[in-house]
Amino acid sequence: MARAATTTDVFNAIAEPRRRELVTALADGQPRTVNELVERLGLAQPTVSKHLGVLRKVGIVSVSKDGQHRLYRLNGGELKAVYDWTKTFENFWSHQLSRVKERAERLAKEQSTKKS
Amino acid sequence: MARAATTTDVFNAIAEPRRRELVTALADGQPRTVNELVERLGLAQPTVSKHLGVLRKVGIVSVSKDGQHRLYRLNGGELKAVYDWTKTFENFWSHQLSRVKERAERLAKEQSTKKS
DNA sequence: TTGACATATTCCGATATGGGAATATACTTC
DNA sequence: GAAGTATATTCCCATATCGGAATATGTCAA
Repeated sequence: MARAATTTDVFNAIAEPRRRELVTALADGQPRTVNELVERLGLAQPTVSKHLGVLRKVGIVSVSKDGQHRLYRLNGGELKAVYDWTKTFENFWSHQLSRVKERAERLAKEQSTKKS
Repeated sequence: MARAATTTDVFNAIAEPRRRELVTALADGQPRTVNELVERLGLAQPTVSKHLGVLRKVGIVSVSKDGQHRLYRLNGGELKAVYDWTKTFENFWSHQLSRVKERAERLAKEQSTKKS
């Protein structure tokens, strides 16, 4: 088995930095044209189209036709899965470092209590 | 150019589901042995060692020797980067859907105001 | 030392990537 | 319909992957 397809997952899709830039460029909720994104990121048009294709397949962006343009719009809700997963580890950074150790020690004590 | 190395980035490192499972298995802050993780995830030992290697290179986990065992411990703070990035898009899901449209429309109005 | 256990590393093969170049498709305007 | 613009698709290549199998390394215990 090789590496999972970039279109498998939101996690895989946003692993690529240019794709993250694209998402960021759409962060204000306003739809953008492929060419606008090309200029914004300074990449070749086919490159942008391909990256948008990945984001589209995963559902992070959606397209609508507007004459000879395509309007790409961010579907930010798809990123919630990643947010939720990382939020699980919030205690590792939010309540000072000591808090992490504290928690680990408390859990360790609970463990040994159960055992005895 | 091919796909970026999994060890390039936290984003790349956590794109792989087994790696996310490993991180989750260490979420309580307690260090674990490779074998404990092998049993926990039901994967082959070399597979686990390799995945842990990736997580280690990126800094998500750290190791310490304990006799013939290695204790892997989560370095959850490394996930903050991902958390922070996704948090940027919070408005897409936290304040009802309507809020997103509202925001987009408001920004659009500001734009057209500037233009006129 | 020998053997058992814990972990890491190497080699392999099938697979998907991302960029560049070229080309196809589609719409618009003349 | 022809030319021009916007976007998507295809082909190619160098590269890195993940898992499996085999093996290496390191540590403990007798």
